[in-house]
Amino acid sequence: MIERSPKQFNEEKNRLVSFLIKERMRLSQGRETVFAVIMRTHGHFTAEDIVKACRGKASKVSRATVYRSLQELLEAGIVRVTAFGEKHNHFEHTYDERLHHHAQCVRCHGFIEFPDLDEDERYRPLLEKEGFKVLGHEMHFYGICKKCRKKG
Amino acid sequence: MIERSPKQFNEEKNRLVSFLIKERMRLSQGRETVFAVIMRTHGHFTAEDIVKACRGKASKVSRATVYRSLQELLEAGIVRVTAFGEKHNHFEHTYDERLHHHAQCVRCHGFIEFPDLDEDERYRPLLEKEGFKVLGHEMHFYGICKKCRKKG
DNA sequence: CTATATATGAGACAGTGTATCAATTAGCAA
DNA sequence: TTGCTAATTGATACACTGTCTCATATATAG
Repeated sequence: MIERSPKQFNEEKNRLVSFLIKERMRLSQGRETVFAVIMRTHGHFTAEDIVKACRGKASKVSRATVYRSLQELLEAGIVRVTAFGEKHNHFEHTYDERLHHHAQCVRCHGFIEFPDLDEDERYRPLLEKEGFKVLGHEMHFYGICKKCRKKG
Repeated sequence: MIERSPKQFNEEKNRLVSFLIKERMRLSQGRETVFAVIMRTHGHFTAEDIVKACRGKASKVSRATVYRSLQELLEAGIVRVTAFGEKHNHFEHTYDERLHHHAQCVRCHGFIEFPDLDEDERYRPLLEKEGFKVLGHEMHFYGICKKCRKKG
């Protein structure tokens, strides 16, 4: 299993701890385990992926806790939500990858990734004026992917 | 119940029929009923909304058919998918409203709408080069909405 | 060390979307 | 009109995801 560099690990952990302190939450065993598992996960993952990955662990973590922790990691800015639309819940790390977007197929729900063209900043002030705290965004295209088009 | 103008109704119906012919599909009773129900629906709606609305009808339509028809209407370009993330399936009409985007709260999953600032066209060629047929897009922001921020 | 607010796990639960397959129906051709 | 054939349908069972409850366990402040 590929590990993150200790530097990255610590940076993200600090981010989590700051968030927890700010929110008056505790660095509990469950949260810590989920965090560790997340940090060993690459690419896109779902909540269920993490649930499964937590099963083999010495310190097991329940489904409920995984879901709760993921929500927190999302709000802490450590993971972001991507590629909505299917059965929900796709996550990926916010760092170590260039910001990119997803174009999702409405048939197979697969998606392709494409880089950010840096055009979105115009929207933010508009949203923040509404009291909406932006955690992230993505330009989400949907359509039919190459493979599904071939299938007819 | 507010009805669409006959003009809009016919335009959309033609669009559907063209799609069906192209795909060698039939204008069956189920599809026609779902289409009619959709056309009397305004704003955002979910698949289940349509399932319910189809129950009272003279010609009932099963859940399975509603889901199948919605998928087709999506591909025909009559409805678009919006505000992903929760338990999936939010739709709205593609016409009669300005193109807009959604900023969704990661806590309550509510969303606010905001107008399109017309910046997305740069992405399309990129996607179409990949063989991805773009049906639509939305700039999807996620974050914490005003109400949830207040709740702490 | 103790008190107490926070976090946890187990399991029940509801909602959403999918798969199957026998029965029905639309469209077409004679 | 009739009959043929492929497309469509409905009923049902199903899997999956995420939420909720609440008794128990645990982290942290003092």
